[in-house]
Amino acid sequence: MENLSNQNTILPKGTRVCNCKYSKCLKLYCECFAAGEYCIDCNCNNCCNKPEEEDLRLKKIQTILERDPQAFRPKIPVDPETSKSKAAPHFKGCNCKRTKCVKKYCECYNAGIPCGINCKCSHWYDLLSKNTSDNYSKQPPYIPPLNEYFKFLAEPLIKKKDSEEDIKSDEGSTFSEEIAMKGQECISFEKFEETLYGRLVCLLNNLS
DNA sequence: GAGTTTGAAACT
DNA sequence: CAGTTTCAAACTC
Repeated sequence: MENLSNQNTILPKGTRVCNCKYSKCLKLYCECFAAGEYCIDCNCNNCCNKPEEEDLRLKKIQTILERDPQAFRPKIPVDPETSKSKAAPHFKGCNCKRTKCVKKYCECYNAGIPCGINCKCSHWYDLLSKNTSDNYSKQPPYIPPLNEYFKFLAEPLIKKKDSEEDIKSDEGSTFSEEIAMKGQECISFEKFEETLYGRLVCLLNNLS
């Protein structure tokens, strides 16, 4: 997977090019600053991420480290032998809401690694995230079953899975059973079945 | 190339 | 610590 422009891929020093306009390249929004490098030949405005501004730069670094001592740690574990991102979980994980972790907005996808235990997209994970290690072997293209899409539509009506235990205990159960189990805590299965989404989900579940 | 969308980072 | 704002990159048209 090509990842030539993200901060987690090990790039030779000076080969990053940022385009920061308002951050003076002194916030983690700036790829160069986040990587602990000076801006060199970047397209940034009012850049303070350069040796001439070292005092200010160090102050900012200190402020950021006070807030989060791990702020400058690479987000993806690096293999010391290859100097490339390892296929290990993102340290913080992503928090994608809309892109199903298959666009470069997703830090995991962008780094070429599957979403993992640290990701907060995990409440969608079993239904929505297509950035799974399993799917790496299936791609391209991964086309979700239509039924999965309606599971997504039904999701707001059903209490979300709260823990890994819930997810484990659901393995092997049918989606109708899942709805029934979770419905006890939120809305009854009968009530859910009455909704438009519910009818569609049940219909499709029977067909698939 | 301009405008929009997205999610991390920063802020309140 | 949850909600909101800012920001730069990714994406679309």
